[in-house]
Amino acid sequence: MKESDFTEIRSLPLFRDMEDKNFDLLTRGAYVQNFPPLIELITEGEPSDFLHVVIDGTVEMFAAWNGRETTMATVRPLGTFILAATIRDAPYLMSARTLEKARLVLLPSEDVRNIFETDSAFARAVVTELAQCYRAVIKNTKNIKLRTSIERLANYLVRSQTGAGGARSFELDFEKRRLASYLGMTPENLSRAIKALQLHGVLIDGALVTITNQKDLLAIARPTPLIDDPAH
Amino acid sequence: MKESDFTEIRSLPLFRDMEDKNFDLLTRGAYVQNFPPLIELITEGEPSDFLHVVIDGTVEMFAAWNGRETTMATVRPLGTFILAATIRDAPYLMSARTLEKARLVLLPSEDVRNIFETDSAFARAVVTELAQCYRAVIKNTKNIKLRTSIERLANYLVRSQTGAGGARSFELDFEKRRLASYLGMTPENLSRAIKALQLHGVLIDGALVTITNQKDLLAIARPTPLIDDPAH
DNA sequence: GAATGTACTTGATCTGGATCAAGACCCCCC
DNA sequence: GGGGGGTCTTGATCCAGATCAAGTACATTC
Repeated sequence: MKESDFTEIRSLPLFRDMEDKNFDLLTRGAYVQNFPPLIELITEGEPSDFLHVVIDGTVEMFAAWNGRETTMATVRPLGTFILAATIRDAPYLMSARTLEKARLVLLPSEDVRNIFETDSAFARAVVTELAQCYRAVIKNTKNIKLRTSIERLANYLVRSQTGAGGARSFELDFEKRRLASYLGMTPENLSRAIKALQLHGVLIDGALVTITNQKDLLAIARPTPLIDDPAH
Repeated sequence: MKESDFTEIRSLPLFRDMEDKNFDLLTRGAYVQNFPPLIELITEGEPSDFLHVVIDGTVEMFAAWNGRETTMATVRPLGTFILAATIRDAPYLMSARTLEKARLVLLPSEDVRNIFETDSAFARAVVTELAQCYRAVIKNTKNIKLRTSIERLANYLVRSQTGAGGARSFELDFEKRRLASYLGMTPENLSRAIKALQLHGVLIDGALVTITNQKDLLAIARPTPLIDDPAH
């Protein structure tokens, strides 16, 4: 592992507070790998051999059933997956594929579990992370069950804008068809929803989003921290 | 707290392994309360003052936005809510109401957090529980995004049958309108879905479910442990 | 610069599920 | 036994979103 990767990972909340010797132990068994785009990294149902850390690039988490497929989440640097499966020593519930060239660190699940048992600072960090993930999925469920597709898109844009520092213009950070799947709609309907939002203060040209009327957008989005604030 | 409540709670995986003195500490500050039906116990957005344990009765977890409401989960004895909010000291993401007369134990969140910091056996139990909850919500998301309402009902019935020990006949354990909300559909459409399943090996009369043709039901449900097995 | 491929958009149509409106059933109470 | 208040069911209609079928835009390659 490169020294810079090493320090980057160490700075993550999940690994920040663990003992040095345990971090050494963890990284000693680790693999760093570069992947081309559209490689399936893990497949749902498989045993969870590694905790994955994304150092560079974008990874899509997705799930399939009976010939249908849906995007569950997108992981960017420095994010991890899949912690819950690793801790429980249970099969993955989602598959993961690279969307662009990506660089990952793979930490053997067994090492993670062993250190989790002995390093209480790490155990606490795991809890914090899991609680956060859990709450994120709950928010996602509320988003899907309580909102129409246009409302979901409107709120996604509000959140993106916040993430982009509140700028009036910003870029969509992934393909529209994946965004559509993530928002639980078809690409066709995403196109239509985008058009519909022109009447509500949003102009989207290619990947460029411009908020022309913040108030109108908020009026239709009605964001709430109980669904839309990731830190909440 | 009654002695029997005390031992029941102690036997929960979450509290089973913690130190005696910490369990005493936790229960010393606890309240035991009986509630009538349809009382709102907690409201989403409020700070998480207590970790709740259901000793008796049924509690519905639900969420609302913009005038709409949906059932998120049902908690029965001996189940707990809401652990993640308690641990993160964050606001509740869901509301809870009693469906029948219910008996709850309320453990002050601050005590839970304090003991969590010092009792590593408890911390590990919290992680296991959280990981399990997290995976349950992921399964739920897959269920909603990947299945039609009839498929969701069919799988719910398969799971219920398993829960009822595999009997050919069993009772639905809650009201149809709540089941409908939980499954993400309206009561009217649940009725129609029930009728539609008559062609696929299921007869439902009132709350009594009879599986007339297991094979037909499974053919339409196509259950997978990656969505339908709670222990997986 | 033409050809090809891919994402995206647009329009037409279809369908799952929601909504609206009654009616059936059921339980509890007087 | 006869209300009265629920839940549940049924039918008619409506609507959001999916699907199907072309098209456009734009990039890549030869």
